[in-house]
Amino acid sequence: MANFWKPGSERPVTRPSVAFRGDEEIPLGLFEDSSGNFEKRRHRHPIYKHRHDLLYLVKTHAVTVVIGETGCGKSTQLPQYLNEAGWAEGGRLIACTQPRRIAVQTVALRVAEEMGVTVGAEVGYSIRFEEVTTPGKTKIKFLTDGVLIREMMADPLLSKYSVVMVDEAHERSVTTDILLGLLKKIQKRRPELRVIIASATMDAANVAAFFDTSAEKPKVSAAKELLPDRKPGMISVEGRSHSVRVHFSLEPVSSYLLASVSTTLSIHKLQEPPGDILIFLTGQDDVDAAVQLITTEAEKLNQKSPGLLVWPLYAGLSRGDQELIFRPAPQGRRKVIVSTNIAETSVTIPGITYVIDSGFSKQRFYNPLTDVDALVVAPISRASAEQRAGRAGRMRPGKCFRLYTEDTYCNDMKAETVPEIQRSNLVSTVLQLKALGIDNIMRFDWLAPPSSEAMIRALELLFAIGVLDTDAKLTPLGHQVAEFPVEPMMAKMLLSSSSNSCSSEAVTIAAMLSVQSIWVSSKGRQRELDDARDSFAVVEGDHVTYLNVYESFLRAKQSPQWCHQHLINYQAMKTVVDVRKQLSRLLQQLGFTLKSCEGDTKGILKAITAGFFANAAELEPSGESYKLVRGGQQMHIHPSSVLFRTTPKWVVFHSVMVTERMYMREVAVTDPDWLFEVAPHYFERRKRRQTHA
DNA sequence: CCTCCAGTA
Repeated sequence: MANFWKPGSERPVTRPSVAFRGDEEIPLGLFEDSSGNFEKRRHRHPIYKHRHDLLYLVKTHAVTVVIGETGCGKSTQLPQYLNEAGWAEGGRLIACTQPRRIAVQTVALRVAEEMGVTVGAEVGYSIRFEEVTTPGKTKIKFLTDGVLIREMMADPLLSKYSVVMVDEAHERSVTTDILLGLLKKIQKRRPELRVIIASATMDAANVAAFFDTSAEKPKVSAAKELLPDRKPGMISVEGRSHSVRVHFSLEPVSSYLLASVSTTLSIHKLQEPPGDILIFLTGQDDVDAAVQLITTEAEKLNQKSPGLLVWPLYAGLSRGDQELIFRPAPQGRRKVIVSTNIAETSVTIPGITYVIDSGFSKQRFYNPLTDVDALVVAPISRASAEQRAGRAGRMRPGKCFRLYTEDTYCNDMKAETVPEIQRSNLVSTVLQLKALGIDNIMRFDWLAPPSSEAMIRALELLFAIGVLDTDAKLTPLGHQVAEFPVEPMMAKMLLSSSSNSCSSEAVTIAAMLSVQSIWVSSKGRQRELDDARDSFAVVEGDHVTYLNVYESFLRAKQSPQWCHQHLINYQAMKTVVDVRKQLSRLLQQLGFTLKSCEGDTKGILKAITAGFFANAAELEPSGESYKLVRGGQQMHIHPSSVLFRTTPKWVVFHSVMVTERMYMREVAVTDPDWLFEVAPHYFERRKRRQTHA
């Protein structure tokens, strides 16, 4: 164990090495103390130094790329400087986007506090279900990038805004990529609009190249000296993070799970200086197993030492369990957090000094040939590895132990993670762009173009469900479908439900399926959970079972105790109530009245079929598996489905999951007659193709 | 016959 780490391979995490204006070194020692002023100084100082450069770049360039590590103040200080410099005068707003709701709220609160105003006045924010702004008064508006894209449907040129700052652009979420493409398009019509792209890594150079339109002829004529420079300005700002020494494994490890356990114990046994440990593994199973192993091994090894305090962290945990990790460890004890990728960006834990990085995460890959999403354990990129390492240096200098060799790091790992848009099903994305008036999807200026196969699959499906016509233009139904913040097939189900007089039930089902899971985390109590689910189960399948759960929840007066009793996640149910309200309102705005079928489940199944007919599967003669109508793949009903043991002849499903087999999750009973009825064209065509084959 | 990285309108 003592020689586990290759001593020669220790090296500090690299920082961006591009030269920028006014760049100066800040001695790390300046941030070592933790006196009362610590917070204020470390947030204000780094970006303040660049204030004049930043404002100059924004004034003279259409696009400014700001590279800065976490905590440099780019998200909180820069909007204030823009405001002070007059960018919000004349009734125009400064928009600042974040990829996550929690980040929007946090940053808005901080900025409002620093400016000494209440949130919702000069500084406001807008996220789903929460609009906290005052029209006419709000000058700086924080919002998720998804909300800004929604706003563009009503105001395609974002004419309210003088500046749009897109934060965390390096994460390259689908919405960030779409937003950046759209902003580039808007700037052709509105050269005065300023775009600021804030990113933590050097991939920002690619983004800058994407926005460099200096070689193109401007679309809008204006005196040359009035137009901003169309070559993006770039600036780098220091963060407040400390140096992290990185240690690579000397040999490849055979099991990252066991290696992470032994590394944790070594840190503990070798009496490394105090500081908590964060371990990155891939999934809930790994995390729970590691927590178990570390706890028992630590007890065995050292009865008299105060020992380790081990907590799991993953999205499926209840809010209460997630909060445990933020509690400081008692004096003399070391906290160990075993986490999935959630701790890489979404959750920041104070006090971490050691990071153990397995080098893997679960990543989603969409295969356009089979039209199936798979979740696979895959090596992370070097950018992810640096991000994970950086988590050790937020409070003081730290160490990162990588469970892979330096050779693997340098030669086998990709520099950047493949952008999500190139790993995704594009059905929703294509519809969104169509709704924004972008007719030629293939020629859209993508930051990273998805494969043409993936785009064709999306167009095919949108055509099949009647959202696009033969010219790939939005149909009237398509315009309605685009109004809903749910997947197109789900929106189609909602819109079909009124003709079956079950729109009230349909919005409930859509809301229930839009949350991650309504069940509490069930590790070690699988039987209990199965029983809880079975008590709501009906022969029609999972959708109607969910309906049953929701109606029971209402009958129980939305009681948290009732949820606890039935192993239902109360927070998830609160979200369901909100989503349901929003979807109902949208349906009513389109002129539909919310009607209930009063227990006639046939109407509900027909509405589900009308939305999801492209996900129809037929039981094979063996009676053991299903055959997907579209594509012909062999499928199985997932064991979590209430239909797992009943095997109806025909089913439609909401999603597929691939492990060793292809599993259909959220399955509903259907009927071949209904399939022909809701999509005669689609099934006629399939039938002909099968006879010819 | 047994599964769920992370977000979001």
